[in-house]
Amino acid sequence: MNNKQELPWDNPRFRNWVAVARACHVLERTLAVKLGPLDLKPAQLDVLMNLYRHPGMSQHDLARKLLVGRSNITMLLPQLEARGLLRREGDDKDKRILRLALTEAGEALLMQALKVHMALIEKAMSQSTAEQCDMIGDQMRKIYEVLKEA
Amino acid sequence: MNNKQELPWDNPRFRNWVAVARACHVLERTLAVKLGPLDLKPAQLDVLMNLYRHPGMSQHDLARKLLVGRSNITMLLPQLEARGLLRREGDDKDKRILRLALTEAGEALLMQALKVHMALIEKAMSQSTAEQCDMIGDQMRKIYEVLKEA
DNA sequence: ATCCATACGTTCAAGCATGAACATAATAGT
DNA sequence: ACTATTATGTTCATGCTTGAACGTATGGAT
Repeated sequence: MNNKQELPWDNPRFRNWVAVARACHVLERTLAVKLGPLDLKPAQLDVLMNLYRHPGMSQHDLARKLLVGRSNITMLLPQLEARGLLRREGDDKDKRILRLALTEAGEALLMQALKVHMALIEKAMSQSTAEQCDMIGDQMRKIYEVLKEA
Repeated sequence: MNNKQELPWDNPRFRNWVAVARACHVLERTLAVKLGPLDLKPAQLDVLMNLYRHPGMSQHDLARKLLVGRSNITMLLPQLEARGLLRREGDDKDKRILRLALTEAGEALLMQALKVHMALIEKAMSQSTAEQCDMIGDQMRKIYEVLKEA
């Protein structure tokens, strides 16, 4: 059974990545629960966050930012628009494009949701030093770059 | 606008966690694509991996390991069982429990899938030193512990 | 022995995400 | 000007995940 040494569980990179995936998974689930009172899903919060930072972006841009299909955005936005959280306005120059922006209500709800999100992340990451935290962020950004075009 | 300083994007922990989530997301999506030829989804691979390491575990145990609902397991297993990848046998002592184990075919397919998974993780983590990688794993395990019971 | 509480697995309806196929608008090549 | 290609957004069928409600089995209390 010498191929046991080849098994992923003996490989530090594998074991450590599994830990990353598990941590992500629980944080996402926990966030979903804590956002319940605001009637917001994590995916919807991601939308609001991106529109806050990049007002006027198109649905296509938003989909790429969120690493999600365009059709997903199409399914997601009408709910938020109906709740008066965002606006969709056609571009003057290019009639294919819908430009997105938060409303006042959307911004207000976002601020509430961010408190929840922020508190959760603080709780999770409070055990790491600032240096460790930054190093983790740096490595993860590298991973993203490596896999993005793969 | 002095509340700008309170915004999460100025907080290193927040920004770095976003990077973690994004890296997780792309790796998961990439894995799904690369597993396509084997006709396996990431969730199914997780099942096979856990059964390999913990043969004889119950569906309830499996659900807890995978951080998913019990009903999810119920929906997931029949497909794999029909493909002859695993067995479900009732426990002798406790007739409520179904004990799970991989078949030969299941183990063989798992080994193929692990090659794919392992290659992807190697590619992603190859830019980190062993020390960085271990540190990341340690921090993530802490996060999991903190959030598990929350 | 009987009843009550708990645990394991299943069923079902609902909500999300996906990818292919489509419709429309813009752009480039001729 | 005309056609072909590309880009943006939508529709639709499919599959995955969830949570609540259910049925059955176990164990403990009286």
